[in-house]
Amino acid sequence: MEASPTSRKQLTHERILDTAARVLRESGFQGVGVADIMKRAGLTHGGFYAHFPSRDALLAEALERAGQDSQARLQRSIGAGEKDGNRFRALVESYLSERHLKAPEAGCPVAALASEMPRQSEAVRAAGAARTQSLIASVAATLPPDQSEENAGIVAAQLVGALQLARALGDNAKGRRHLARARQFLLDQFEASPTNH
Amino acid sequence: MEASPTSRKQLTHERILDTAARVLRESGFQGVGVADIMKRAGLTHGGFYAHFPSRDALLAEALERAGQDSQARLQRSIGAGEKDGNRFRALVESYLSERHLKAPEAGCPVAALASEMPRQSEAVRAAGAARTQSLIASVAATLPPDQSEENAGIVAAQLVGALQLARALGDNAKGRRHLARARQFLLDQFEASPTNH
DNA sequence: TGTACATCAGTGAACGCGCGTTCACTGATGTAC
DNA sequence: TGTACATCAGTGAACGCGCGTTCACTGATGTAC
Repeated sequence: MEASPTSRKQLTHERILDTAARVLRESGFQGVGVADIMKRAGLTHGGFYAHFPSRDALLAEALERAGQDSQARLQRSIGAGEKDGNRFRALVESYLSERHLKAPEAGCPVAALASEMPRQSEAVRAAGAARTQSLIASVAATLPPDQSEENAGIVAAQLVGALQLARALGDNAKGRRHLARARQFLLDQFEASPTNH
Repeated sequence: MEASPTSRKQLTHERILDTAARVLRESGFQGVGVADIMKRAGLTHGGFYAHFPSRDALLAEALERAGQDSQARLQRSIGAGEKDGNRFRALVESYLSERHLKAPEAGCPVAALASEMPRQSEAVRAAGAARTQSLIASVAATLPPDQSEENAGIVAAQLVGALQLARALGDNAKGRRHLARARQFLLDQFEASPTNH
């Protein structure tokens, strides 16, 4: 019988996946190398194929994992905004934070990888499309009640576009100013009138 | 004396560059291979280094070329909107067109490559930042007169984000619907009241 | 106008290297009795 | 509780391949006289 529902092999599998999910967002799809990931996970490259049928399968799984990871972080930030009754503000300020700007490896994979997605394999593109829809759904669930859910896609596009342009402008005053303006715009445009209590 | 101000070598150089500028947008940075580009330009790979000091130098030049090319296309669309006095509408409808959705190789390199830019060499990132600023400047020059130029970065982020999400959602009804909503939002939000005459 | 030579754009073989993938093997963990 | 065997996770060498880069060479174009 196996030692536990999470066997040693499963633990290793998770470790590889977490490693790949970080490297993926930091270095992009082609930055994920089988040997490198295994080494970072404390293993040798030969064992890889006992865990994944191919590098491409790893990419698809790692993208999914990165999405779950970043969504959980985002939900924690939104939850923290609960007490002053402004979940939407918390979403915007978290997604367009300087922290997110500077740490793509722990952030949203859509922002980190969107322009590369159309060039990936079918399996990876499917995971990317699913993650993109999840992001839009998260936004929809956080929009102020007076906003149509139709606007969720617009807001998601603004979040992703603003972060990417800030990163493309460089990690400097220009990027940060761009980010601050986008924050301000989204709050002005979509936030319910503040209910300070 | 050389045959003309644009010598044979210069013509070849341009041909390589145009080829690379297309492939770059279609296949991404790592999709640009020296041998492949030279072959597509009707040459053999050995001659490459008589034109560029390195592959990386080609990437930087090709990115710049792609930007010029797509900006010229965009300006033509904006110019075409001149006659009914709505340059901004022409910009939005061109950038968020289904044509642009489906043909990244002839489109805006910021939309095609933004998430990869932070991972490129210094020279390529500089070209990317410059192109991003040019895009924002183009938007600023096209905003309706009642709009603050401060909004140019916001609109640019929306354009880039909306196109990328549409592409990430797949070349299907979802992507097209997303695109149509983003068009509508930008026109509703930023367009001057129409001056139909 | 014609011939001899120099320049120059492009050719194609070769290099070193990194990568995804395969596979025979090892050592540790678990099972049977 | 102890021993013999089976299973299984991980090892590390090897493979084939594609890529960026170098370089000696070729054939065409242009120059000198």
